[in-house]
Amino acid sequence: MVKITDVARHAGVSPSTVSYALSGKRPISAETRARVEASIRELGYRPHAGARALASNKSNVLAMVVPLRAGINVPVVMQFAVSVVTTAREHDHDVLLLTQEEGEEGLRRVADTALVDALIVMDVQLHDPRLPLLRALDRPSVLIGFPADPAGLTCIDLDFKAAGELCVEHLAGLGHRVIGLIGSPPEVYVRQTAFAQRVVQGFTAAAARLGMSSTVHPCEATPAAARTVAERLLREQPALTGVVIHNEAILEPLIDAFEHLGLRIPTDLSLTALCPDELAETLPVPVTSIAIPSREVGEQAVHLLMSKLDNTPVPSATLLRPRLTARASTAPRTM
Amino acid sequence: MVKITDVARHAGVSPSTVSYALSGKRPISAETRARVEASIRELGYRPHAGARALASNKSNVLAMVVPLRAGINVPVVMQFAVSVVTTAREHDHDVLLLTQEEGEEGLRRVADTALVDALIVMDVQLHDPRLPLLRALDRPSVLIGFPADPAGLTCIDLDFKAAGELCVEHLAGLGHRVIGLIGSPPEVYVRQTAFAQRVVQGFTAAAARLGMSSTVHPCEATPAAARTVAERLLREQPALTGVVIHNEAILEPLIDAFEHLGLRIPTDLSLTALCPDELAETLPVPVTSIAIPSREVGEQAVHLLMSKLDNTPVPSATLLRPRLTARASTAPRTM
DNA sequence: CTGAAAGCGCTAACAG
DNA sequence: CTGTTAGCGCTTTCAG
Repeated sequence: MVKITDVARHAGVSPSTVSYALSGKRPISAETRARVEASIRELGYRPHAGARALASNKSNVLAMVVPLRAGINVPVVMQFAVSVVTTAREHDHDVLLLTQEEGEEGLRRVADTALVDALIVMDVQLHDPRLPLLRALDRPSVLIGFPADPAGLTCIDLDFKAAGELCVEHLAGLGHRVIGLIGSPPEVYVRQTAFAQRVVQGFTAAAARLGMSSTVHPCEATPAAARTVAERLLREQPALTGVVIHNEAILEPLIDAFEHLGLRIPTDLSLTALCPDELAETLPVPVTSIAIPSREVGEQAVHLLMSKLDNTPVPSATLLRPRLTARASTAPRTM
Repeated sequence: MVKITDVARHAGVSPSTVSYALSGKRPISAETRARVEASIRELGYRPHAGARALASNKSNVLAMVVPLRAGINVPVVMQFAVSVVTTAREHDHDVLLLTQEEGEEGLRRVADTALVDALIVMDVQLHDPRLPLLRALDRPSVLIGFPADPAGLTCIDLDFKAAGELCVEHLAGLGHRVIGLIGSPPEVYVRQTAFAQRVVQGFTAAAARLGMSSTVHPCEATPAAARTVAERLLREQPALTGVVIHNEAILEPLIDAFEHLGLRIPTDLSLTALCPDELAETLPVPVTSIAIPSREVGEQAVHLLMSKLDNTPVPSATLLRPRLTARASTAPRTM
């Protein structure tokens, strides 16, 4: 194994000069730098990660905790993970993968052993048991999702309220005046993350602001519940021409249900959804949708972490602007 | 930060005794060990990962390269990754996540900087550009999948030949005598991994051995191609009652096509497939299938790596026995 | 702009 | 069964 002293000897300089040439932490004359770089290349020198971590007190490794719960969308998690790794590499960091299963002990372990410099935690719940630990840890962290009390934490997520608004605005722009929101199962509005409520807030606020008639219906993730809610919606709002769906598991059953009730999409009824693009594109009717920008979330999460490692202050909350992709399921009102 | 000397002082022993108490690499009297453990707990001592890696020349970290190519099944990759992390943790190792994108340079980097002790490489291609590097690296590695020339490497995968045989045997057991294999797109049989050919070999060999009439049809991954191949199969083998499908992308189109042609499944036609259980279960007709045992692959890959790190010799090729799950798409022959 | 040297915290001979 | 000690390879003062 070739080490820094080998390079130093070969280049006719001291080890510290090699180190500084590598880190750029102090000025090096052009010629010296050239000589050092040549020696590094010639000898194939690679600094030993452990030695570096020990001497500098930085491992240049980030921990990333991925969720395992049922109900999460695996491709979305994967996209996010890839984006984190790619962005981390651009900042000369590697990524250690932890499973949710390891829990708090896993986070504590990698932080306390100095295996990692910072942590990214996905799928944060409203009252996540890991929050006290993350607050207490001596290493910075970024959370994907917003807990009930984000004080003392750095969080990032899609702006779900704006997403609710954007769906309504899109429908309003097409001339729709009577709309409904089909939401997640009732229990989601109680526990879990706050995002479901925020969609409702945005939806309701925008509808009121735009003078639209609107209702909200939580819905279990079963085809039977989908049929029931579709029927109920039409009974309660016979003039309904627009629907926002925030329940990706029953998107297809809902489309079926509406068509069984004699409504053509988008001729009679316009549909917009909050769901992954992958899903929206492959439905029988491609659905106008807003997706969680997983790539952007991953990128920004890493940027936030890098700032924190630099001691640059960062906002406690980062809300990403929703982007709506218009597809075949929405059209101007015809009735 | 509390270090090993702090623990040693607190317990009234030498640092090496603490180290050995932790590693178990030399006998420690019960009382001493108890005292050391008490001190460790009391002080909340955590050994510094970098210092350990430097002194012991082992980082206790494995690299795992995940694929990004289009056409890979993301949930399967995720299951595999989780299984690797979980198993690695049981062996006191962590897992560093690398993307395919980093390529050979990424592998070389984490190996040469001693960031990782060993590597797991997924989605190995027939003529994978990373093979020479993996052979040359001073750290052990395990490949998921078989390249054209596995010499000097350690590989693991489902036994695809046995999987082909097992499908045929299952159909034979139900009384079917005339069967067909609908395979992957033609180009898959040329490039990529060798697994597609091996399924064909197993299928053909078993059919011959059992005195069955059989044909093989590669098929593009489009619904149109699915319809065409279904028609052709029936034209060429009017007595056909059993089909094996090795092309998960068109499983559903194929089922539709057969039913459009007037065949009820499984009454008129029995279907078995090689595909993820997740998919087999959610098709309109749940399909009897053999899945890649991602969990087992991950586990075994880590076990192989641990053996290699221990200098225990391991087989160069590990083929996992296929397990067939019978579902609604296969039934005894009725005609 | 460059060098010398003191650690970083731990492991593993070596010595008893 | 336990202690002493010499590094592991690098970064970073301190000195010039």
